[in-house]
Amino acid sequence: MRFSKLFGKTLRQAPAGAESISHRLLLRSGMIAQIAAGIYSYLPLGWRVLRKIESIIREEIDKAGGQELMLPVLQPFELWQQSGRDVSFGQSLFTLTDRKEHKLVLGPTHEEVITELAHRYVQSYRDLPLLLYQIQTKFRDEPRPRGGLLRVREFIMKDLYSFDVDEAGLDESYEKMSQTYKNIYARLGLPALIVEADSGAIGGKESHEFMVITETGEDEVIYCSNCGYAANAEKAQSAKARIEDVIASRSPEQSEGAAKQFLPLEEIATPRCKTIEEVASFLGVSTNQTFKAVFYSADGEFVFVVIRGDLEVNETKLRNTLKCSELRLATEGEVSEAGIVAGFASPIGIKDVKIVADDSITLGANFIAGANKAGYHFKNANYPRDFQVDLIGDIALAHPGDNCPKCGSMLSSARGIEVGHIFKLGTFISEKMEAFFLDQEGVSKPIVMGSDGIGLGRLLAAIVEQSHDDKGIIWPLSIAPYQVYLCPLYLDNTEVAPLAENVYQELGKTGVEVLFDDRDESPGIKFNDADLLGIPLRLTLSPRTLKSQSIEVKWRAKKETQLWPLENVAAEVNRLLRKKLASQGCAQFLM
RNA sequence: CGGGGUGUGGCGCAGUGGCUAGCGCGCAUGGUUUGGGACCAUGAGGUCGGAGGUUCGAAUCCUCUCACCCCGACCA
Repeated sequence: MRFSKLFGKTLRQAPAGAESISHRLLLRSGMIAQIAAGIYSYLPLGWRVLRKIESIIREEIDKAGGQELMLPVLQPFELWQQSGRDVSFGQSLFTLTDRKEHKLVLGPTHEEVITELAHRYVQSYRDLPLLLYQIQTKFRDEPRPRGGLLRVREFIMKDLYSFDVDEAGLDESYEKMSQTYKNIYARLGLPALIVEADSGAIGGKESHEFMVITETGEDEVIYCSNCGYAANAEKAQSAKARIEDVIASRSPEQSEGAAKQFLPLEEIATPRCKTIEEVASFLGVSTNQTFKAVFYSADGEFVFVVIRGDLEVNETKLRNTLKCSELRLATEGEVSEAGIVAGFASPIGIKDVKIVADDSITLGANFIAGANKAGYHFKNANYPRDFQVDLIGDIALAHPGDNCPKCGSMLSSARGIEVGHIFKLGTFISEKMEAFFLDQEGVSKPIVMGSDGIGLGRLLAAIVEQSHDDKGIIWPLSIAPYQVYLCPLYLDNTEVAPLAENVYQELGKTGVEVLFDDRDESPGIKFNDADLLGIPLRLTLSPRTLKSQSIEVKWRAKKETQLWPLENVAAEVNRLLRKKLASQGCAQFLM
């Protein structure tokens, strides 16, 4: 490709509003252009990168036995009503109405459509297992698009659906996809960390996300560098320390029976102490000796949440525990309407309110709790002696510094970009969509499904976030828009121009992808553009190199340059690139 | 949806009631240059996001509205 003919311009300054590194660099290098919030065009360079990413994904999935197909973007709204996800997806669904006043959905994902297909074509256990996938545009009306390609409303995604006869089959498909994803990231030169993820309210027993650790990531990953435990903060657990009650510790001989340690409930005045910190410091205890009360509205129902004072509520876990879809903090009005004295509340004596507790309330004894009366708290509150709860489980947020749930070491946290998600769906959707098969005994069973996704644009952005310097992008060879940046200087020189042209032609013949900077620009502009575009290998030809009948060779990622003989340079470069690609497990050339 | 911010040539910005709306980059033409974003000359390009209002006069003041960005909420 001749640079002079290339559509798209490099920009010296990034458009205002582009803040993340990938957004700035992709705009400046002319790879993408924004048309509206969260909606982008791919220009020729960016599109070449995307297509290379796509073909790597396709190759790896095909290798794992996936069959590619193409599902429609336009989907009948009824299909979504059937699965019930018209509600759970809610506002994020793009909907439209056709001329017959028929409601349609712009597909944000394709479980419904694919399961409808499975319903039609899968009748027997002999038809299973199946791995079906597509690479196609998805639409989600995100509340807030951000970060350039990192979070958008229209995006290209590889979505794969697995169909198995049972959980064991699902586990196998899941493991296969997990390995396939690892292969894909390896070929993309992207260090992706696999972490445990929340599987949402619609069931599904297991889910993992692949994260690229970087500052601009939207997700928080909690991990243990000792044993390798890693999870999305939404899902992460931590070992909650048992708090030995002060009094109990004075009488170790009683410690065998927890109930024996329970001291009588006692009301104490705590004037003006509304927060946990105020109460704890007023009474001279640490926050982990207290109960904290937090109030939510879950699908419209008022919920009283109790958790130990040193911990915080993880709303994702709470949502899953409650099996609700809409969850928000209750308003002051709703709290007082429920007859609760904010700041002095506890479940003790509270009636007709749904109470959810974190299991931390059992890890200790004789806590401080609200007396449900302004200005007073209880001493020696104990569960279940003093109150009952409707639900109890782990609903606490894990923090860096907490202990690892697996090995007890200290947990750390980092920010990450989610570049892939594998998900054991189970039978939730197949039951709703009536995708059943007959097993060997002739018994009708729902197909056990999995669903795995990779957002290609986000992947591209994550690679830039992860591989750049202050000059620009540094593309891995496997996905660079071009492999070689041929950079002749002084094109008006009678020797340089024809030799450069010749090298360009020869490289092309060997199948090397070349961006030929045939523009009459100064060296500074050419070098800076080469760096900005991030083409892996730069070949510079100038009167200076011609003095020794040579050409300068430089890797984008490295500082040093070397001079190669001009003779046979095309064959040598071709050999070098193929060797490098092969060492990365990728011998694919995009012609 | 809550909080904050920005809309002025392709991009970045200046311009707080008064002449024909400026500057840098980019673009076009000609010339001199050029190993890390050169220089000179000439030139093209703008209903100042939109609507309404105040005023002799509005990019500038007022009202409404739209778009975009950031933080939060949200994100099977």
